Amino acid sequence: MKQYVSLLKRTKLFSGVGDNDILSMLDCLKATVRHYIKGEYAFRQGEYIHDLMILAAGRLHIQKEDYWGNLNILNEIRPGEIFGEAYIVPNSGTLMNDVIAAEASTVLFFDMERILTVCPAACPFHTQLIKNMFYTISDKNKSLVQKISYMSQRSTREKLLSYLSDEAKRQNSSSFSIPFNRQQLADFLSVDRSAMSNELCKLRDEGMLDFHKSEFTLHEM
Amino acid sequence: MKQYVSLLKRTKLFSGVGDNDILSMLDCLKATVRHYIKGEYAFRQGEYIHDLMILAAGRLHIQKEDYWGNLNILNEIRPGEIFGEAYIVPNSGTLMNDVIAAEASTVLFFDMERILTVCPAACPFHTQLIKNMFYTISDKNKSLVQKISYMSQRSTREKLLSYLSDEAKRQNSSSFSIPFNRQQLADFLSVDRSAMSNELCKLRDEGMLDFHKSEFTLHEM
DNA sequence: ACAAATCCGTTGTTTTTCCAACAGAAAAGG
DNA sequence: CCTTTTCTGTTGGAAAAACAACGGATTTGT
Repeated sequence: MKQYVSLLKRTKLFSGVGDNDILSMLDCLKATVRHYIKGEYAFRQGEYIHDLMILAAGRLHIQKEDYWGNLNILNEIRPGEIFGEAYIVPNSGTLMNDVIAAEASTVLFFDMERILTVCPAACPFHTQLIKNMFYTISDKNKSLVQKISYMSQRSTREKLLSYLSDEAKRQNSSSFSIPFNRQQLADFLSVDRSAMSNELCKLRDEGMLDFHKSEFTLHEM
Repeated sequence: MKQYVSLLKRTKLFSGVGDNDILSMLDCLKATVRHYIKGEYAFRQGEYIHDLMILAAGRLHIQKEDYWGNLNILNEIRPGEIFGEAYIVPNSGTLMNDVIAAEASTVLFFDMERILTVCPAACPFHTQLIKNMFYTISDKNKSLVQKISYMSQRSTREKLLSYLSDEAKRQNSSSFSIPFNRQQLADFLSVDRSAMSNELCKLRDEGMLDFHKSEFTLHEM
């Protein structure tokens, strides 16, 4: 577990907690580790979830395939983000989506019950952990709302622009790289890939932006 | 405050907490109340949020108007649900959306800091509250993901069917009423109202469903 | 290094949505 | 009760997206 401490101390969930405290908390929370290779399913629709997971490294996609085989990437999990938190609620049923490793990934599992039940004697940082967890979930919540705001744009062009400009703002630079290939970006925005590709090239020809694979640069107009 | 106890005890946030304990907790959390008339803005984009809010009665819409004046209902808040939780994170900036009362509403405000900081001596039910709060947020998270799954459907027809069938499942009946008028439903699903109205009538003519104002009945095919 | 698979841009056709406009029905307000 | 406003369905034309198909470039795997 020791090897993950340096990773974890940079996550929102453990921010403000010292190295030694993280280590003892991992023990207190009965943390376990699993590795996934690229393309491997971490969870499938219909499974029961018992733990809170945090992505230590790699990239996960929360996705859903509907009756007609259309694939939709509902959300992307980046290192330091948690997932599974919605299924900890008692009687919340089974997982509604698939979780797949977009690249080789390392996932830490925590006993949820132990996070929420305070043990002041054993863990002086437990209160901090609870706050952090709350912050982390709130951030996730916010990112879901953001995704909704991209998707609520009516045209593919507007969806692209709202996503790309947000991403530029998030990465604090007009040049940035996105964690999607074209098909994944299309799935994320719920549009057709070829139409989106077309629109991207139009935007480039109009001088709004430039791109090279997954590297984008937005231009002032 | 006493008058809200019977309401609150039925909410997820206070479930499992006795009447007297709720009352003392409201005091501990420095709860305050505000009423909004139909159409009134509870918050506007750009404001700072300091409290966690819970909707005691009525109905709120989280909505966003873009540069071009398109209105999008990002989410609907029903009684017992919380909101504002994403803006409690330190340095999370200002509210990105408007919050408007879709009908006369009553909102309770709680001091967020006091919720997350455990006071075992004063409030024996504080641990329970933290759990409940976590559950509540998780539920909200889930409903956001659900909304994303509606919006990710490619056609207006599929958006309608996925939303309506989920709503039927949620209300546990093939006959149910939805909390939207046509324009609001169109905004919620991010489609054009007239096209959606058209599609609804087609679905009715094909025998898939019936409706009367906001009352819908889905038919087996 | 080579074969296979994937990724990406491009194009033309079909389908769907958007938009504007209107009229009847229903609701709200005085 | 009457007027005004909102709500809903309906339409036709304009615009956009979806879809299918293809070739070249790149990547992957062996």
